[in-house]
Amino acid sequence: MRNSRSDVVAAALRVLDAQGLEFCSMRRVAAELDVQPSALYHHVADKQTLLALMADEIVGTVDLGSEDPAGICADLRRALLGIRDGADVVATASAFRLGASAVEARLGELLGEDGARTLLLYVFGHAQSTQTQLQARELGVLADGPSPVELDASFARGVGIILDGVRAD
Amino acid sequence: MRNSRSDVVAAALRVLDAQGLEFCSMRRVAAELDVQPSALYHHVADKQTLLALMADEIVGTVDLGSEDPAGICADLRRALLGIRDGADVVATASAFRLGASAVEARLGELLGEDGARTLLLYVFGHAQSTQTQLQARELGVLADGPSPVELDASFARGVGIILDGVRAD
DNA sequence: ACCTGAACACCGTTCAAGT
DNA sequence: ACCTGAACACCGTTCAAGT
Repeated sequence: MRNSRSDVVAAALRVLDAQGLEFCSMRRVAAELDVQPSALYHHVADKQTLLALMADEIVGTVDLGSEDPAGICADLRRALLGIRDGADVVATASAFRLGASAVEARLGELLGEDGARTLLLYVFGHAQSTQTQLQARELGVLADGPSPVELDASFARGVGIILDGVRAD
Repeated sequence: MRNSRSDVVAAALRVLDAQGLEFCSMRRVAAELDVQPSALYHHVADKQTLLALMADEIVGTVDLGSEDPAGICADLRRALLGIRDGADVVATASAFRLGASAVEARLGELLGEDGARTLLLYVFGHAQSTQTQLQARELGVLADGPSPVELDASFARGVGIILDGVRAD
């Protein structure tokens, strides 16, 4: 046995973190494993499937034991920001498997379906925008804009607004 | 004068609506204009710039005169859903030019910055997810899931939750 | 100013064939 | 079961040259 499916996913996550989603091609993942591109298709149906598996891996670290929705959101955000372009990968992949995630189910128990959905969409959107901005800053494309600390605070305020709204229902 | 910049943007929007974002390549936009791919670069710096111009066109139809945030959100959603993959195009493009949009400014006047940002991220996220689901259903990939009417209602409830939260602040 | 033609360095995916 | 090698049908972008 040479490479397994999880070897492929792990390699893809390394390429993602090192090069970004734009350059996370099947060909580069194959190169990371010292293998021909066509070899990947023995482990994975197509690129979309691979991205979904990567998303599962990224979100899998979120602690669902907590009773505190704000805490779960913060942890989800940590997971999304923990790898380059992680928010993009997860947001795109989870748009397909609507409501299939354990995080959504857990938030649904705590807040109801509408609240959970609203909150999740906000967390993805904010994380995506945060990641884009931090990247633009690193590249020197963007000089101004909110600092990381301000982005953390703005995230927390947004979550607070939504949770207040859920309770006002 | 043969083609202008707005001819290029208009052609790109036609290709987008007919084929979707995945197939909205520079080469296909060029073909739509009966022109070589390289000719586009006389009008537009690169594909990203073209996508931003398309996003401006899509959002440009939103009525900002209203005093009602929920109405503006509904109108923005209408604009995003009015063209194939419109939500994706606008969400991606507007992540770059953070806060640069007139819609965000208008919502900011009515609700404050945090509320505006929270609401906008939700509208983009919900529209993106709606568009993905409706497309999957059309392709027969997805049989179950919420109907268009239920999606409209879920959108309105989410907006309501956020507006309640803003007021509870 | 606007466009052509040709080229460069890439993609995702398939498929027969090897071990 | 896992991989190679070669191919197919694409990409975005650049650049000299034409009108």
